[in-house]
Amino acid sequence: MPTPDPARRNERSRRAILDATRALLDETGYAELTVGAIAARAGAGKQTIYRWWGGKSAVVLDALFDTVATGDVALPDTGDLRADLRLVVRATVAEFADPRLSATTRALTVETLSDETMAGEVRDRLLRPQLDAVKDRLRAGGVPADVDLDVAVELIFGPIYHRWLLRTGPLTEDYADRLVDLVMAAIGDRASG
Amino acid sequence: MPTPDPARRNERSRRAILDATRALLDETGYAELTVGAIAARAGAGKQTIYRWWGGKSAVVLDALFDTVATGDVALPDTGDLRADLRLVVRATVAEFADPRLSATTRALTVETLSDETMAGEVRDRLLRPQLDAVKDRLRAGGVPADVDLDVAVELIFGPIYHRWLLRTGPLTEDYADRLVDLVMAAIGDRASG
Amino acid sequence: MPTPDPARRNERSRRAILDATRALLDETGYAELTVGAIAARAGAGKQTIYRWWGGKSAVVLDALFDTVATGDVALPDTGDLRADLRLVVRATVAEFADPRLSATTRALTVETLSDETMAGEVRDRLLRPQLDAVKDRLRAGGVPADVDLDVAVELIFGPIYHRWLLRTGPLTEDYADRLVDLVMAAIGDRASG
Amino acid sequence: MPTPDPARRNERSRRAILDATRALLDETGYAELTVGAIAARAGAGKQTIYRWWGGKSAVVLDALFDTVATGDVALPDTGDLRADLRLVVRATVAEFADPRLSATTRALTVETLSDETMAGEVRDRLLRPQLDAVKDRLRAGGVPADVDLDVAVELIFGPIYHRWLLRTGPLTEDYADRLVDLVMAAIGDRASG
DNA sequence: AGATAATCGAGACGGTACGTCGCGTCTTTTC
DNA sequence: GAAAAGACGCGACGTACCGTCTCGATTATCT
Repeated sequence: MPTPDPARRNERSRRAILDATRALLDETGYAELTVGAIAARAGAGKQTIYRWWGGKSAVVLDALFDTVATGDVALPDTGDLRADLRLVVRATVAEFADPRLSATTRALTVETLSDETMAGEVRDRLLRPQLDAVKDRLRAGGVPADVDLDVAVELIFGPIYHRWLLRTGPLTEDYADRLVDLVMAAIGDRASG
Repeated sequence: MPTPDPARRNERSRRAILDATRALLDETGYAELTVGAIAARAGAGKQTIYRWWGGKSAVVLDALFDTVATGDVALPDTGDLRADLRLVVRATVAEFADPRLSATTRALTVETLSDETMAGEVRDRLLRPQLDAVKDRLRAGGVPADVDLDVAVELIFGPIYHRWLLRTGPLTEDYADRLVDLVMAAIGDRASG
Repeated sequence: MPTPDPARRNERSRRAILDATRALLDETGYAELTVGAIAARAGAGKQTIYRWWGGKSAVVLDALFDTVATGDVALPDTGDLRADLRLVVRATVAEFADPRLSATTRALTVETLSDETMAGEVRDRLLRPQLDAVKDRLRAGGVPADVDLDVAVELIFGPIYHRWLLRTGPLTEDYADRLVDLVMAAIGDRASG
Repeated sequence: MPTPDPARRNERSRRAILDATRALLDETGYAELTVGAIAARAGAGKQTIYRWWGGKSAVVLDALFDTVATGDVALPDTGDLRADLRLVVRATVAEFADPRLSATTRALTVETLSDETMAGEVRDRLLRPQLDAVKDRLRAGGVPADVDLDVAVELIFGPIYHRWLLRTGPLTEDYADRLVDLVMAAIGDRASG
């Protein structure tokens, strides 16, 4: 029976492993992280990690979900769409600009590139909520009906990803604002809220 | 530890190593690729690889430059900016959608993510020419002066990258066209050519 | 940690565990045998094994006693000591030569070698009866008083063990007879019975 | 190519590994010995051990050969066969009686029991020389032609092994002498040398 | 007969050693 | 002196068992 029973899972271990993972990520970074070190730090056996996760990347992913999962992702609706977008775009840009967060995200993206399942997890559990939140705000903002909102949302985040990934330019607040202006124009800036 | 003398370098080995690298990349993918396997396949010694390259990623990068670094990247200028953009965006989307070509891009992106200096190489030697070509076309197309062309170019390629990376939606011709429409609106579609 | 109550012991489990042990010994050999496998095969929990036995070796020992501990070991006394010895030595040699029976002996010997207290059990409960039977026959056979019978008995079985253990020669009927002849000479073959 | 080239073997590593093995055997005993510990102590990689030996038992065996291999095994020939045998039998008995040596020999015998190849090595490289030496001395001692010398030699060592293995009695000097007396009677003690 | 308590099957757990894999260096021999 | 070949020290990997533990579900005695 190579399929363990989730009902009998030890919650204390699970927590200890995720906590240890986050701690080690902060201390040493993703590349230096090893499954053995996580287990040792968590006071767990390696087998316990391999029983419930696929390996290092899966644990890290879970640890990050765990961190992020708290918190409301809904965007504010002040009535001023441009201002609201500026807020979220500036925040996103800042997050990508932070080298600490960036390192782990980068590593996870590598996994994403080579593991289809992983890509799905990242997309659905980490990204989708945020994308949907922006999508909702756009809809509420009176964007013309002929604009494909899915494409529109990616028009916002795509360039940031691209710039971060390929380091084609600085990730500054000024950049964020310019981007918002272009996006507003794209979706018809007569929209007001 | 004396720095090796490039003049005495064996061209035959160099070629064999790069060819082997590409072949193995196709067959097994980047993650499974090992320096030992490249050496064995190339009929080379591992030391020869470490003498002339920094390691796996440097060889891969070189092998990919070697493949790609041909061809003219200038965009056509038919006078119809929207039509010209459609051409290039459709082509790009198709390239990302093709699993075969996608594999190479994937490998490159992995490199980019893992190594700062590699990122620079990829950006400057591979990406920049294409981005600049589009930028030139935009400038020639009469885009208003207040539009930051660097941001504009990324407004085109960012979403494609994003969608490809995170599989948030299909990479179809229809998608390409919608994207172009949004971008045209963003940069002020009164522009004509 | 309360000492378990033997009165409440489940006989069905005990049997199933011993049976499973013997079956697995036959199928895979002692070295490959694991407590987990015994438990699984017996439909028992591992704890049940550790509750009643000290571990793998204790279970194996018990399982083997269980198999062997039947039958009369007394030697015949036809009046012809040489003939009687031939009988028992030929039988012993045949037993060691038989790969099937040999497997069990092998397992037992492994136990004996690994654990002091096990060695005592094997010696006293399994071996001693047979050695004593031969010793009795020798005494009745009129062996001179100055011959140490314990040493004499081992003069018979020692060489067989040695040859079996180290494969220094064939275990044939002819060998058995030669051995008996030497032993008879050693203990003074004027003895008649 | 899973077959390493012995010509390229590093003698320094070989020595360090065998030395470390013997040192650890002395310090901790066979059961507590691990391949990882040997490698660490020898300043070698585990792979180097697995490359040249089959595992722990093979290394230990080799380490013991290495210790024993020095030294002449020929028996003295004083003209008095009984006296000469007493010497060698007393020495053998003393060796088996020593708990330190005994532990390792015991462990190796376990391996011998389950590994045919190993049994051959032990027999041919460790035992045979000694057995042959005794055999030669017997032949020179004028043992009657009708005595099978192979059987005779095992008549000496078999009982010792048996007693050691199964702990059926003490391994003392007195025992050694009694054994020699019986053996001398068996092979016809009119023999003089 | 119902309450009480220990045993039972099952298997997750912390741990240790395993044997393998790949890295980047070092050594030997050949060209 | 570069190159082919591959052994080497190292260290992480993912697996196998160990012996302990926790969890209901079953007995099996004792009120």
